[in-house]
Amino acid sequence: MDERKPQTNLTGVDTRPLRQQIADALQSAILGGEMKPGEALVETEIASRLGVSRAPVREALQLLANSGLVETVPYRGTTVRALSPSDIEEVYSLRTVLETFALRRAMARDGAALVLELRAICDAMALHAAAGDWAKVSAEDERFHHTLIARADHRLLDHVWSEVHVRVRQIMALRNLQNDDSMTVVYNHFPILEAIEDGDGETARRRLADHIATAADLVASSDGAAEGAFATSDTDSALAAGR
Amino acid sequence: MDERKPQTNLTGVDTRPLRQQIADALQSAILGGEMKPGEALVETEIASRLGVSRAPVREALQLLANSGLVETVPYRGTTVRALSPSDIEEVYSLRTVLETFALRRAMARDGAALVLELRAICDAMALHAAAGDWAKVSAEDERFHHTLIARADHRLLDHVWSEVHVRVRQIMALRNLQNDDSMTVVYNHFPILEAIEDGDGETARRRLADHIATAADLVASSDGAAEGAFATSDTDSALAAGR
DNA sequence: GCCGTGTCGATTGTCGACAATCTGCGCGTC
DNA sequence: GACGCGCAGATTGTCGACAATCGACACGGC
Repeated sequence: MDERKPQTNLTGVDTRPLRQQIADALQSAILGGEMKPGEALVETEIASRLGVSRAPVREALQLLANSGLVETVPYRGTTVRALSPSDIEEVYSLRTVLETFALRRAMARDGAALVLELRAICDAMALHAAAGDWAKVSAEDERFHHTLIARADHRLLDHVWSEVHVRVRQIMALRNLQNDDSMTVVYNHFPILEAIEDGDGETARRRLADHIATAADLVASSDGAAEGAFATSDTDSALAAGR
Repeated sequence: MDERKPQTNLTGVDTRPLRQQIADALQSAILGGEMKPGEALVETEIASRLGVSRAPVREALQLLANSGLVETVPYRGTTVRALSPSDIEEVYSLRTVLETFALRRAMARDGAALVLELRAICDAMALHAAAGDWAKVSAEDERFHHTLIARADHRLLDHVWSEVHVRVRQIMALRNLQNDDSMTVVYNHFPILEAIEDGDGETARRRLADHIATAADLVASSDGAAEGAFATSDTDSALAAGR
């Protein structure tokens, strides 16, 4: 979201507050599939494992709770939020609403600039897809959608969308999609771009909505397994032991 | 949001975590206009004034920061968030998007039930308007819009809308509207309701959007004065009385 | 056997104290 | 006089310890 770029080559220690670093670490652990839904996040354990006190851990957990990744109940603890089918439906339906709104607004503001950016992203995406580099394809896909939001020039929308997008990433982390499925999604971007270039907002929004719906269907029909393998206790004392 | 009802007459002490009580107190102080935008919220001061430690105060401030009421910058402190004209535009435009989405969804789910609830609210609103009780009118207005959201049966939407709605309340707290202006807004609800009853979603959504736009225009053109008077430290324990 | 009570272990909630960081001001140097 | 330096003061960030709460289990009375 807001990263400060190093001016020279020496990276400098992160001067960011501990809560932020902890929150990032926990978030990537959850999004990376290292923690399964329902798993307990015990403050003392995280603190001692990271070599810090409980205070910043608590604040980090509160951050994650606000973005909906974990759930905290007073005096009972915080757990990784589980995803019900209705959760998935909610995330994708709201995402559709937000992104079509952003698209309408971005086109109204500066359609040409939007097209320029999206074109570059789509080209890069096609390139990486041809090379079979799905990680980079995914990254470009994310950039595509974030560009829509950013170009809407709407800070509040950006904030809300980020929250929803975290949930999208959580969902994708729990589902293992087939690459050839993703392929069809990738090529959905071009028709959207063409409609934008034609200035046909109505069509562009409809195609965008279909695109997101397709992704949602793909996710819904994929197996939500992703269990085992690299789930809980890898080496010695994973956070998980407890449950 | 989630209140537990007492079973007998004895009210029972607040067993809610302190952070929640503190956050509520601060929020109503901000929304009540007792703290002006830009004003600093000093942790030690709040803590000593409320007779608690800094820890729960910090967590309460973090809660408020997430809802966008205050802004925290590391090592610099937290201040009441100021409202720029673009902020107002953003809040109302996003609110329009969310509520029209909710309306579409609520009608699709159970239009009859929606009509029933909204009808009762509108009637009550008209009654209070006739009696000149603007506080109750405002409360019914809020219920009207929240009913739209609740009937959409979409928890994530509810969560996001709540965040936006807090901002709406902050905006309204800073602007002193004329009652006769509000009057026109009040009667805007009926055409919306009628369109819903007719099952004409398209018209209902358009009227809802217009209704919100009207409210936004009213706010934008009103004077953003509301300054001074009882801004910072009036007597001694203003915050303390909170709850 | 069932219900209410007491106790225990685990975890979170809260506290007071210390450390790190930012801002503003005064001082000396050029 | 302008610039850089360093020193305070204020405020937030972090820490370790203590208190409060919850769930589960065992115990005793009926």
